[in-house]
Amino acid sequence: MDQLDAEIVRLLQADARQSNRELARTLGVAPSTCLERVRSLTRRGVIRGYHAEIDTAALNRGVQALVAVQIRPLSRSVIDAFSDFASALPEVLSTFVLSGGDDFVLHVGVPDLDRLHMFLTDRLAKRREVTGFRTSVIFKQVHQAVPERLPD
Amino acid sequence: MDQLDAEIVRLLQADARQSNRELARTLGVAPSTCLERVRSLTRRGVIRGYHAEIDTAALNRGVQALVAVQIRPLSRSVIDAFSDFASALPEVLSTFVLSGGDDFVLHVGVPDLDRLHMFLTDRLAKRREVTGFRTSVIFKQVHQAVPERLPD
DNA sequence: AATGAAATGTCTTGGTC
DNA sequence: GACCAAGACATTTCATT
Repeated sequence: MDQLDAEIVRLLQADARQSNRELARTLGVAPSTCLERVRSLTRRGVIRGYHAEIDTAALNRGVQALVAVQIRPLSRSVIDAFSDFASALPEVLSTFVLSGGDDFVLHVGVPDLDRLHMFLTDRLAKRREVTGFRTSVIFKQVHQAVPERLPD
Repeated sequence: MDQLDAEIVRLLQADARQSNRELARTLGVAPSTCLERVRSLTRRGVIRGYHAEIDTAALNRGVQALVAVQIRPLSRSVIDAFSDFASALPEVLSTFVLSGGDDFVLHVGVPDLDRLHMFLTDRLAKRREVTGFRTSVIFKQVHQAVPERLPD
């Protein structure tokens, strides 16, 4: 990860569909050099994929929430099973397994508040290991589009 | 948003760098048709951008946490000011403004636990409007790579 | 709206420094 | 590693249906 690699990563985070030529022009290197760098970054697992960012409303997920979930007992097998269960639910965008706390946090996206309520009562509350949850509707989310590499 | 649009969105979520030709072949339409659809989706704001997914360790953010923050007073101006402040911090990947609750949740990524501690004490605790926060280190995060469109 | 075909531009390889 | 050049391939425009 020299500075050229870091720059490539930054530019592809901002716009994953720019051509290899454009990338090379911006960086002041030959296209073939740039291409080989990108391949190497991909081989090494630094670049994990390329994804289109889609408007949440178009995905019918205009209502989003964070749901902090408590489960018991906190054994490895119960934690793993709940993690798998939650991650497979279509409403769940992201599952955070938290150490230190006793909790999961689920980032949920649904069409409307009705569907949020249905999710909580029909999906979550029915699991025997779930002993409680707190739901916070997301009023606004500000996403950092291009997380920079932090200095050591 | 007919079915062809939905399919395009789904495929570009999974792989934003596939060529327009490949997209068209998969969908069974002409490349020019496919291109025009993608442009229309972009014009309408359905496709908001294309981003490379980068390994968190390579960005020096091997340690991540969710920080639930309480602020007072809960006036519009104080909320907006804190939202702007938090979102501009390099350690903050995402800022959730929560209605219903009285809280923000910050998704934070830092190189190590020392830097997490520094962030909490030097950045957050120094703000006068911050009356408290709870930090949960993220043990694991399972991200849904391709959030499907939910039925109405 | 969708298509085919042509011009324009890009990707990618292999040889060279 | 980085670069150049050239053939293979993709993008994009536009006239047509």
